[in-house]
Amino acid sequence: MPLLLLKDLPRYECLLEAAKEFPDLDPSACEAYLNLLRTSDEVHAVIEGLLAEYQISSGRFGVLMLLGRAANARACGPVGGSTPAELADAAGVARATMTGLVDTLERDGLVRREPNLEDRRMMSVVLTPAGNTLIRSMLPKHFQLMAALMQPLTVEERKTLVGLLHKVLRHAPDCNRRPSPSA
Amino acid sequence: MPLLLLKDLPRYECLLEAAKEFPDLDPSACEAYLNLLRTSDEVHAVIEGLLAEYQISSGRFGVLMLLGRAANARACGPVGGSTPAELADAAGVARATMTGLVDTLERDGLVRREPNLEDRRMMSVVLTPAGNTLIRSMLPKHFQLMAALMQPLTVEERKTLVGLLHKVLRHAPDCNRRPSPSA
DNA sequence: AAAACATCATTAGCCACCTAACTGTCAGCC
DNA sequence: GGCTGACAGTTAGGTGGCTAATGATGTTTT
Repeated sequence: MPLLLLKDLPRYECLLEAAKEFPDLDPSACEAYLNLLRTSDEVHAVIEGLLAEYQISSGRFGVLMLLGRAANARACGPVGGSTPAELADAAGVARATMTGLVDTLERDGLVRREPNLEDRRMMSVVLTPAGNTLIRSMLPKHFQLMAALMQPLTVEERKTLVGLLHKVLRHAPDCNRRPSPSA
Repeated sequence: MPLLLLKDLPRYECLLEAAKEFPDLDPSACEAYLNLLRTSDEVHAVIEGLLAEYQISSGRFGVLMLLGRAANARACGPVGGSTPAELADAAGVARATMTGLVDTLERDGLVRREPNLEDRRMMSVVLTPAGNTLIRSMLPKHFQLMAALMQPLTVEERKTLVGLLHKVLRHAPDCNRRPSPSA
């Protein structure tokens, strides 16, 4: 699912050239930014290729994963599934989006909505046996693909990468400052 | 534009735990994979926040950037703009998608379609003055935001990051092998 | 020259994402 | 008891992706 980023990244010398015209352009920052988005886009596309073999989009896969995790976590009692609101929060999408995803998953028989008897505003979403079977059959290939994608990096390099990414991730929200939040 | 990835990444110990159940799960690969997608998602969201102030989606911005670049490159002669096919290729989207993007950009007066006199199948897409003004006014803030996003990394760290990402990027296409390409 | 093929742009229909508005339910308060 | 507000989930409408099919135009082959 392309972010519509430039597919061919500019060479560093071009960035240096462009920096002459745009004093705000920081070549090393720009290069890191472009490579980050480009690489993750490519990785994402590879994963989607695998999921597509199972007729599953990345969004639907995320929901199934969350439900599978919840199914593991219960173990003890007959805890119902997760609510659409919980799923939406965990996945970082709007509730209306989750409604649509659950709609199609339910249509395909992979999940089921169950009313909550205590609070009639709430629903529980649970994996059906078919959904559970599907996700269990996908996981091994999914993990293999992750491993293959990261194979060019040593374990040490992966740690370095995670550390660098984490610095950026933690700091990103600070860049959201609106120009004039009246404060 | 969320990829519907889990918003809260699992802790490393959880990955180790899960690896007991799924022998294919490589914890360090999984961690790197999740952090890569999560971070780029966050960075992308920050950038979209800026673009939204200009009523521009990430897709539309990409098109305007490509056209702006083309406008710079001509310089010498009255070279027409780019064709929709070139734009789609450069942006990595389907041609139909580019048709839709150009539609809305043209509707908003930011680009213009011009017929190609030599080959009547082809169109040229060019920035209008309004489009050019818009993109020129956005670029400085866009560059500032890139710099802010990468501010937590030193120049040295950025080089390291780019190097690691590049290894993954180059290798990613090899992971696309379909199970049985009959070869 | 005519027919077959390739290519460009568009259209139509699907999915996933968003925000905003709506419906039904719960909980508190008069 | 009956308001009022908060909250869960859905619905409605818009945007941007995709694929597949179409129509118009070039190109190649016969």
